Amino acid sequence: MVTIKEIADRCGVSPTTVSNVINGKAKTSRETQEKILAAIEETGYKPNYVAKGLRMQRTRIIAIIAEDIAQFTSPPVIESIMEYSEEHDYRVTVRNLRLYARWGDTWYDSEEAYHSIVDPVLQDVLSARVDGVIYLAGHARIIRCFDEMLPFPAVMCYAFSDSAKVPSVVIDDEKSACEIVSLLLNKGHERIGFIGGKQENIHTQQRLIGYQRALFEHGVPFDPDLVYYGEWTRESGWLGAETLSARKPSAFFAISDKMAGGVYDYLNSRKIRIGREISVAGFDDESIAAYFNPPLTTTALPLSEIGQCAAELLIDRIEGEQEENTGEPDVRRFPCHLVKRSSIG
Amino acid sequence: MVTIKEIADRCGVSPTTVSNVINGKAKTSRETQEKILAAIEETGYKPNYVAKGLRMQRTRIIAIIAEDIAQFTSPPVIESIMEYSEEHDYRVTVRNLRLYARWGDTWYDSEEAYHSIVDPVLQDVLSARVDGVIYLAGHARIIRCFDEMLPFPAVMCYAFSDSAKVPSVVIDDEKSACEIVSLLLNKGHERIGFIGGKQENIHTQQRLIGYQRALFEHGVPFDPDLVYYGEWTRESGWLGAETLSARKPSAFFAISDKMAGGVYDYLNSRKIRIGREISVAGFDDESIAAYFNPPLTTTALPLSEIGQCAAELLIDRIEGEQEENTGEPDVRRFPCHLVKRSSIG
DNA sequence: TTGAAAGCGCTAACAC
DNA sequence: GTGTTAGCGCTTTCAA
Repeated sequence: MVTIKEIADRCGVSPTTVSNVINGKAKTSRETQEKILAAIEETGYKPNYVAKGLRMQRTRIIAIIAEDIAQFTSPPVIESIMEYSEEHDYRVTVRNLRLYARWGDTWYDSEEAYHSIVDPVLQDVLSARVDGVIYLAGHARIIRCFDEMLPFPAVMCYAFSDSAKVPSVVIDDEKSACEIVSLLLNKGHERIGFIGGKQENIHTQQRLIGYQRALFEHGVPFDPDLVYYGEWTRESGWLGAETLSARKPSAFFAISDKMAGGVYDYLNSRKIRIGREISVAGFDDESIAAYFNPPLTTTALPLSEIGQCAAELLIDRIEGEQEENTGEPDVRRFPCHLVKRSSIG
Repeated sequence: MVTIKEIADRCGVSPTTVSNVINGKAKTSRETQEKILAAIEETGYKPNYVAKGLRMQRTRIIAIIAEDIAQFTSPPVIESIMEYSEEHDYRVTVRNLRLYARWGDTWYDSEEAYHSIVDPVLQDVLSARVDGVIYLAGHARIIRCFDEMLPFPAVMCYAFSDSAKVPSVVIDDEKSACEIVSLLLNKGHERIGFIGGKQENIHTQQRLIGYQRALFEHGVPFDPDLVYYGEWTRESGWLGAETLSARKPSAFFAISDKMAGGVYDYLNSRKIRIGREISVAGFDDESIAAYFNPPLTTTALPLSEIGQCAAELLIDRIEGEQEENTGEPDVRRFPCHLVKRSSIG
């Protein structure tokens, strides 16, 4: 590949001058400038980012460490991080931990197993001398994976960091749940079955609080027997609907669209007409939701907002437009967007 | 960050020796070895890939240039490329052209607009001195985007390259369509409506050939009036079903699950019971398919096989285990996997 | 078994 | 305006 030196020789100038015109640094006479540009064009010279990176001690590369890019939430966040980064002339490298593919939903039990996967990847991005890292979690929780003296800025995406130095960008579960439950309440539903994930899951907890707040704001008493804790699956949605049916709800709020799918399955098996005899609301606005019959009312995760915000926070920090944060961790919450379809009557 | 030189000083040896023990090159006495390893441990030394890349003229980075990572086909392919690459100690960097986000389905009309997006990205991966590139297309067609004298190996994924130097890895549309149509025929369906994309689309053409071959093999005459060309959308599926209904088909083969969704919409609106009065088959096995009511029989895209094959071909070429190909372009085809659900009766 | 020296391609400091 | 020099952190001769 052709180098700056060859261009210099070809034009009878020094490498410095070539470097200067490429980067628009020092002023150069019009004619040398044109000569150099012409030579670059002719030879097909491409600057070598590797050499540049070594010299400048700055690669303009951002690493995304994703817990699992196969999670439906990951690609939109990644896409939006890339978009923002490219606009600001950063490149993105992605590492995939494949945590769910490896261990399903149970892996976060073992700190040791977790670190056996994360740590080498962290070493690796350290070695790649990236300018910053965005950790993209698969679901909300407190994650401690960054060394206290990380040599570059980091941002936690879709989960909470344990350090004041690392800001977190998450969805506003409580507000979003409150909003969709309010929709149900406004339609006259007072007995709303809540179908959640595991009780210790942060999304479940926050959405339940949102649910309770909506009830409270509408003056409807909270009935704990209308709450079902299960798994994050379609099957669990069925079980939840079946279990709560004893309590005669007029609507279900399943906190994921997949679980709502299970609610549909149960209701269909009982020939109960959804959107007429009973209402159902989901959460996530996965692609499946629009294809349910009837289409599912749900709330869309603010995935691109999260990605954009994370990229922005990171690049601000990289470029030093950020004073050191010593107080509380910085947490940015983004609300979901209600998507009204016909599953609520 | 600590460097090899610091380790060397600390241990009273030369940088060469440190480099040797790190990379297991020349033999080193047991004690210097241990001393060095200890120093590395203590100081938290991380090799600098940037410097290494400059010196070795080899970055061990693979670039994926994706036409749109928001296409549902992209993430699984990327995931599998990453998995294979990491196993072979390559890192991957992803560029996203966002072609669909920018221009919907119409962008491939304009070579000029297309190149205004691809070319800078290609320049960029050239500058990054990656060891190889995988181009990940959004849909099958012949793509000419690589310069004839690309300085590194390349592989075309999910589309066809125009060069004998660049192998292509694609799905076997014909075989997969033939298989699913045969399933329909074996269930006794002889009048099968074919709902395709645009007539000039390669997937449409190949799947239609597969459809025709299945008919032929079952001795059923081909009726061109049972073929509908439309768009790659849910709405188009509805239109196709409506149009073809005049010809009294007993089954529909929609060549995407989204279009099958539109077929469902039409049939539901007419109160025609799917899986009983009429059968429907899709294509892709998107996540939506399992949530249709009744669940959709379809065929799963071999996305991880494609990714793995592409990565393998690329790394083989990078490591020079590949003689120069001068004859026909190398095309690898992977068949889909039938997923039987209850939409066929 | 170990070390000295050179150089990958670039930019920054400084001199002219 | 332009050139000289040094050096980013590493590996690779080649010599000891």
